[in-house]
Parts: sequence; structure tokens; C-alpha cells
Amino acid sequence: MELKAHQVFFRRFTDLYRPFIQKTADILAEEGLTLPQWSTIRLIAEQEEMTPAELASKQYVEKPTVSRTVQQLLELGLIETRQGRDRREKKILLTDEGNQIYEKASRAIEKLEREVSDGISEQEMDAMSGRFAEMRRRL
Amino acid sequence: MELKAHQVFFRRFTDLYRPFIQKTADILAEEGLTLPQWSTIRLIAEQEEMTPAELASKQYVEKPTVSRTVQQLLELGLIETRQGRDRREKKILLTDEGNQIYEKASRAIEKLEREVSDGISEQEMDAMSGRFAEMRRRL
DNA sequence: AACTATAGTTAGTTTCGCTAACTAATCTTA
DNA sequence: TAAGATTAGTTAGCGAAACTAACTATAGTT
Repeated sequence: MELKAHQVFFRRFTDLYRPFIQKTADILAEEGLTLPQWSTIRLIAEQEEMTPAELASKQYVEKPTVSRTVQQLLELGLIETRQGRDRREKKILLTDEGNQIYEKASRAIEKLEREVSDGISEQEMDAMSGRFAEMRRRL
Repeated sequence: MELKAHQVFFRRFTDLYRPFIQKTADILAEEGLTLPQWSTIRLIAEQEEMTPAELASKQYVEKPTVSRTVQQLLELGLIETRQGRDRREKKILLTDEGNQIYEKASRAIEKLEREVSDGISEQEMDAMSGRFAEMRRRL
């Protein structure tokens, strides 16, 4: 049975995802973080502040899912909230501690990412990233 | 904050995964299948028969996880088991009904995969698949 | 002012991963 | 050849993380 290029692509794509995400989870566990918590922290760090609605959209999950993670991060003292453009909306930012743990976990995750992609040029990595963004827009 | 090529890569990679897998889950739900069930059926179909241990290894999960999915598929009548190389081992194959549902779901999933990767050459798809396999070996 | 929409929360449910512990079968070693 | 170690697979139970439903409060629209 011969598979077409896109079929092979998605098989290799999903084959890569689980072990990668598991390794990432192991690294994060050392910092006392879960994957959803990390994903949230990283988005906030990279954009300085986000609302729960934005976080839900970016991570492709429903708002109650984000609500729970935000609650956990508040309890951990890693984020704080401020009022958004009206009294419904909340802006979420990292605390000093949140920034510290972001920096630390970032280094460890980047190390993994570097090791996994070692030997592949930046040009090729960028090209693939572009294609991923393109495909994402079709979903 | 400037991100390196591999950092962008893994962000776009994980950004693509969830919506893709969710769309796939929606398609499979129409056939009454879950993602783990589909993953299992597809691996068996593409290799004619597999053992639970092989399924666990290929899908990067623990054996009890596969055991449960196999049980579900047996109850659905989509697979059957035969004795393996000894009395511990089980070979798992698709039944006629399993093959039918495999063919049907396959077509729908392939359609999604084609649409998502439309406009990207087979050469480029193959190149990316190769890199995924390479990265997988480093995890 | 009434209705609709949005932001976010809470509660409960389901799915799916895991670990621990187990049985049965096979292999290895002394 | 028997005892110990290993492997294949199963069962039970737990926890994480997703969802839907329903809700409150706030803002926008008609």
C-alpha cells in the first residue's frame, strides 16, 4: 500500500508530536509546571499580557479550560490580573516569579528544541514554520 | 523578543497540531471512532497485523492504554485476535467490518490532509517528513 | 428599556493517559 | 531441571485536561 506525500507527512507529524510533548512535559515537571500552564505562561511572556479569551483562542481550547489554568497560575503566584478594556475583560500578566520561572523553563525547553532540530538549517526550519502557519490557516 | 528558528518551528508545530487533531477527531466521530481507536486501526491496516506491544510502542503509549483500546475495538467487532509466536503474544487483525470502516475513514481523513497541504509540492512534503523522522529519532 | 452579545466562571462529565499490581507464559541460569 | 528473571498482556484505580451546560456580570445594539 503506497501512501501519498501528504499522508506520510501527517503520520510523521503526529509520530513526532507525542514524544516531543512528553519530553517537554518531563522538563516542565521539574519546574512544577504542567503543559497547559507552560503554554499559558509562554504566550503571556511573549506578548506581555493576554486575556483569557485570547489565550483560549491561541491554544485552541474552550474558555473554561483556560479559566482553570489561570486559576492555578494565580494560586502559584506566577500571574496577576488587571482590568481590561471594560469590566468584563481581564488582562493577565506574569509576576516577577512568573518571569523567573518562564526564563528558567524557557532555557531548558530551548535546549531540547535545539537538540531535536540539530543539523537542520535555519532556512529550512523557517520554511517549515511558514508551511505550518499556512496549513493552520486552512483548518 | 526575537525567537530562533527552532523556537518558531516548535511553536508553529504545536499550533498546527491541536486544530488538525481536533478536525480529525470530528471526522472520526462521524464514523463512531475515537482518535486512539483510529490510530490503532490505521496501524493494523497499514501493516496487516500488530501485537499490542507493537501498537503501544508505535503510538508512544503504555501497554494498558492499548489494552483498553483493543478491548473497545473487539467489542465493536472491528478487530479480531490470533495467537502470536507464543501463547503470551496476540496478533491483532482487522475484521471485514474493520477494513470497511478503515477504508471509509481513510478517505475522509485523506481529504482533510490533502486540503490542509494543498499547494505544497510532494517534494517539499517528503522533505519535511524526512526531517520529522530524523527529529523523532533524537527523542 | 429590552434584548443580544461578550467575558469569564463554576460544576460536572468524559476521555485517555499513567502507575501499580497482577496472571500466564517463556527464557535464562545455576 | 528447577528456580528465578523477563516478557506479554490485563485490570483497577487515579489524575489531568478537555468538553458542555449553565450561570453572572458587563457592554453593545435596537
